[in-house]
Amino acid sequence: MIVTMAPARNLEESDASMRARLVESLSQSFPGSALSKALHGIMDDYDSANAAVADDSDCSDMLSSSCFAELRLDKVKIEELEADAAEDEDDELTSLAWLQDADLLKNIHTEGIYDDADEGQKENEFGGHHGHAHPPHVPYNPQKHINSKPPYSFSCLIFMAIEDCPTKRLPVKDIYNWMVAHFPYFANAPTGWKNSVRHNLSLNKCFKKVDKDKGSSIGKGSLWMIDPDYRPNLLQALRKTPYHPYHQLQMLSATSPTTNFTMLPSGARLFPWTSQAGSLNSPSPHLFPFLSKRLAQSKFETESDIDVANTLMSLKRGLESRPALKCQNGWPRSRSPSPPEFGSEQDKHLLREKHRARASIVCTVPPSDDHNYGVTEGQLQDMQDSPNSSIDGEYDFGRWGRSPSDLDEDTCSDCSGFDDDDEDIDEGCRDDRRLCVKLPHHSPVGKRKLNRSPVVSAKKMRMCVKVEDEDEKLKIVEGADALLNLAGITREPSLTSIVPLRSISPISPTSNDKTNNNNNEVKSET
DNA sequence: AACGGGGTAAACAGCA
DNA sequence: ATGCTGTTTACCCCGT
Repeated sequence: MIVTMAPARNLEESDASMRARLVESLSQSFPGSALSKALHGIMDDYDSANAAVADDSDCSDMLSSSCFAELRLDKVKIEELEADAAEDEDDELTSLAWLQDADLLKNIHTEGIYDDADEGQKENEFGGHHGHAHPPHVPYNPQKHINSKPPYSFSCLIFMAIEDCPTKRLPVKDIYNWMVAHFPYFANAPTGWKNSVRHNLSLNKCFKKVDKDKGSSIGKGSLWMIDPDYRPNLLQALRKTPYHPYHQLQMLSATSPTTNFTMLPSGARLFPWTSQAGSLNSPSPHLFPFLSKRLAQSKFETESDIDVANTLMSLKRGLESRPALKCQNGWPRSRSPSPPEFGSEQDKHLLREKHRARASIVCTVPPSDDHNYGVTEGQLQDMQDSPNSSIDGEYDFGRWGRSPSDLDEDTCSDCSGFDDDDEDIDEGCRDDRRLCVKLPHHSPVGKRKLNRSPVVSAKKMRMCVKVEDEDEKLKIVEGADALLNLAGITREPSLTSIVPLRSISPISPTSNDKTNNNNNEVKSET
């Protein structure tokens, strides 16, 4: 039975039991992990007579060892945000209605999480046949449900693989290996999944091929990395996935008595954050061992927060005072010698800010409201001098583990030191970096003939959006507002939008893949 | 019903 | 020659 609308008292009870179930579920999925300990700590805190101000420092400490800290909010900022939002939310704190609205409870059942004892039965019932999708109401354990297709899209899987690599760039083969190591399902899956991975890498703009120098020899193929400007979208997509711990934690925190969310003037809600939730933005160290370690060393991602806030501030100023940008239809993406000029440096900066703001907007809506992690053309950018939105700076460029068990342990002096501009990797080192997982090779057998006209790679071109209509600017300002609120930045009156804001709409993928881009390009060529 | 996202299969070129 | 990688197209399924 799904938790549904109920009187307030019953809601409270359901709320508590649901939290308990989620904690239990997560603990089972990641036994002994810092995440598990922290969750129980939180539950203890919660049960201890609703302390006036929950001191979550212990939880923070434990959870700070998990990744995605960059999405965490500084506790101080959260408190400010709470204060700001308090006026709007009083009546809604005790209600789960917004969760219903956001559809976040759709996978929570009062029947509880089944345990290992009946897991086999359930497995047969729901995922017994290889390749079946994982049943929606069963917590997914990649090591247990080896016959169930992981409930993550290929994009998310690739993202996780690359993010889990210290160098944040992987050859496709290592992506295969990571997937096999972390999701044993793929070890015995039909080999088409590799094709899907490659297909995704090529088609999805979120992934960027690192051109290798002629001098470098990393074997066949190129390294793949996450396009920093699309990273928020991938994070959003990852958070959306039903069984990512972060997803469950969001639900957990959302039902906490300290839950609060910011009401936008439009009535749209920002995703709720609590002081607990702030520290709970933590996915599994199991999936991100390297990130877990690295981020445990940094208390907060304040720099990136401030950076985003600053740029959004300037964005708001700019968009509220400037006429629409005019720009050309497109320019070659990164590593091109120079993009065509479309205006002053200020215009370029503005466009970047606009893009970043829109990329960030997706983080402010409930995951279930956003079904696109692709981006609009408005999220285009020039890659040349775009500030790095990822946490590269946090990283040692050490060696990725040679096996799943030592992914985060040793570093390789041969590999260390190559960065965004240095793609050279010693051949021997490269070979050594690879996991020893051999999979059957899939050979194409079909004889389909394609009558293809020569086309220039879509990845070579990016379309520049025209910021011509007021709606577009409005959306951007809304997004800036939303993120500023989320970051706990108080708006100055002078910056307050004059016009009534409408609800934030998730990014719409007008041109969501490279194929579409390619089509645009072909059209523009003709 | 239309549309878009995601997955899969396949063809093919290029490279090691 | 072979296998791997990368790109592209086509099709299907599913949810909205």
